Amino acid sequence: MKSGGRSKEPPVAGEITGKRPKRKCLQWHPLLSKKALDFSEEEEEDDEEELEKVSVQKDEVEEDSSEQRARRPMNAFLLFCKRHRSLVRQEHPRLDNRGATKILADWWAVLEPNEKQKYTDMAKEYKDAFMKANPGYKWCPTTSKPVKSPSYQTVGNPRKKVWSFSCNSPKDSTAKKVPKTNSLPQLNFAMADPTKMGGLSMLLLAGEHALTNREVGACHRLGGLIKSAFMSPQSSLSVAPEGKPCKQSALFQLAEVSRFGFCLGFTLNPDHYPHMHTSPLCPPSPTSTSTDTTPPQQNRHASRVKKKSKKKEAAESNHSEISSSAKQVNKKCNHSETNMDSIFSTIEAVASGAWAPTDDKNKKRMQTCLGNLPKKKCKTKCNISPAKEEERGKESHSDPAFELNTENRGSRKSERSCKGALYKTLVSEGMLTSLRANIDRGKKGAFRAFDDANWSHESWTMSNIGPNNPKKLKKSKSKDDLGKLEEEFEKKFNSLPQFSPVTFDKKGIAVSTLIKAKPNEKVDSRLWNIPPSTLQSILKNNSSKRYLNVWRIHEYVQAPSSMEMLVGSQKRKARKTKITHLVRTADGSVSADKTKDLNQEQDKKPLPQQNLCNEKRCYSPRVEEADRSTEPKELPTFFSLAALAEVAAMENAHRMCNLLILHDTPTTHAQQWFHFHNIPLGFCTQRN
DNA sequence: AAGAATGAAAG
DNA sequence: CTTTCATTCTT
Repeated sequence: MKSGGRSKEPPVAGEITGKRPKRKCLQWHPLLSKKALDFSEEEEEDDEEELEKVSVQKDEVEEDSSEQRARRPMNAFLLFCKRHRSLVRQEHPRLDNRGATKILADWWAVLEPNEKQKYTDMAKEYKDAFMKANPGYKWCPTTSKPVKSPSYQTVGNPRKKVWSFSCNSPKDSTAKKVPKTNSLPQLNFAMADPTKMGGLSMLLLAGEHALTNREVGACHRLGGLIKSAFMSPQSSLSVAPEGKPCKQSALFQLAEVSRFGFCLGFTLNPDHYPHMHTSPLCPPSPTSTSTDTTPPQQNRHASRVKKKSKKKEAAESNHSEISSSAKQVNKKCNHSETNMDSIFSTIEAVASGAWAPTDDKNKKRMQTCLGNLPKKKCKTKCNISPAKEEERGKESHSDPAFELNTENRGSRKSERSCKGALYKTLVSEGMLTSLRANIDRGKKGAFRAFDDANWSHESWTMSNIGPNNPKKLKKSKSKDDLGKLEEEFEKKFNSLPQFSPVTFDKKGIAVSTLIKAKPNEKVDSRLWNIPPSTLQSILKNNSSKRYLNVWRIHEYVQAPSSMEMLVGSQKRKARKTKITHLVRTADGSVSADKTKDLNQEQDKKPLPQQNLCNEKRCYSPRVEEADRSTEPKELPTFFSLAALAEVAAMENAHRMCNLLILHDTPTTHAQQWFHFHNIPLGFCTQRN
């Protein structure tokens, strides 16, 4: 069904539409512009030359779209996100990623310029380095490229996804000069030819050897692979046998690969190595499932041409739970990997600090977990029969037994969730920063657990080459340099300040005043009484910041009813600079440190008004729902609706009051609100 | 593949 | 002004 592909347009039309061809982009890495970062390099000269040459050419060649394009450098905010997302997720385990992003945005918004400085600086540096490495780089590739190389149009055949890990970096466009443009030095893993994979496959196979403990062993292998990639002479393996060596590129690829968990399919599925030549990540299955299952890593590297029609956004406003659940039922089970699942559970256990590999008891526990896994949706065998697969697909995903550490990590039931966990905890930066966060904050010995497992150590040092591991990377000189570069970069990134959530809570409250909008701004007072849903639709068609401000107040003041309206997209509708985020304050109080306490308090005595501004409602209605289901906070039955409404009104008034009080001069909006609700402004002064 | 955010760059 | 696309990863 997904065979439609990458674009909403029919495949045929796809090529003719003026749309920019989908491009494969690889994350640009400062490694690729060592010069720019003024790191020392000696024997890299040629590479450098090559580099410049190529980048120049790149413009002219301009190339078939199959050519990968360097990805944009991250801006300050993105760096910030990258650095803090794990923190957010840690604080709000049940929050989905979007919610996390929102929070991150809020955090970012309250940071002061000087606090952002490090990030903006690095972003700039990052960008400068990038531009140096990619002179003439265009943010938006020229749209005038009618030429569509079929090579990247793998759409028609999802099964053979092309992992075009060519000598990717833009500079590698030298590869184009090589006769075989079409058979570019790309690594097509789907059709991987061991001979072509050369050293890489050797590497992978090398990692295969024999570690008895499968889970830990797999981890070892991963680490070992990465390590050997940097240490062994083989690591200079060239992906493009004939073309330019691209040694660096190969290394880079491997780094990328390991970084994004690309290799996991191999390393964690030794059982399927035999099939590697056909489909390393997922042995072909007779069912359709194998055709469109896409490893997350693939997603990462897949080009992201996002044709987003904004029109669509209106239509999509309500994602019905029904359809989503239906989707879940229909969801095909990935050829997931047993070992992977084992890792998942291990991760879960470790993340909760409950597992220490040396502890027999915990080993047992892990085994238990593993024993349970087969029943869950998450675990699927690669070689599982189609029938079973289907059966599994229908399986309820709400098996409580599977929820390993719901409290700590949120409910991870679905396979996808597991993969998400894998991302977060295992491969991606998320894990590293998360662990780091744990260290920084002196929290539970998650890291120690990982370290004991002797896994994270390797992967950690992989991206974070610690000074304590001098021996690493000693092999080849270039590798050494690369290691240094990597180290430098990682260091830089990791040295970016990581703000504690508490910081933002305080800040948030400090600025939890409401609007920056001009005091004299006119607002149609009728808006105040418009049902949120209506207002929402109005706002959707009106990007005026004025309305947005109204919206914000609505959202804040009318918390109880705002839940349903939060369903829709809350995409930015006005310049963020014009809006001060309304930060959660459970009761509108100004106290800074109360945030945490309030939550606890809430648990103790769930008074109605305390539900009015549940922290979570600000971010995700879904979450809210989840909370309700797990811990139903039922209202006392003796509260009539009228009484509740009254309470709510007063609550709102109080909160509105706070807002007024926090301002030297009451905002027009607030005044209007009071006026509309026939509440004398004196109410505030009295109260104070 | 959409989406949640900010921001740089380009159309 | 509007679009695109960098980040993450869940749905």
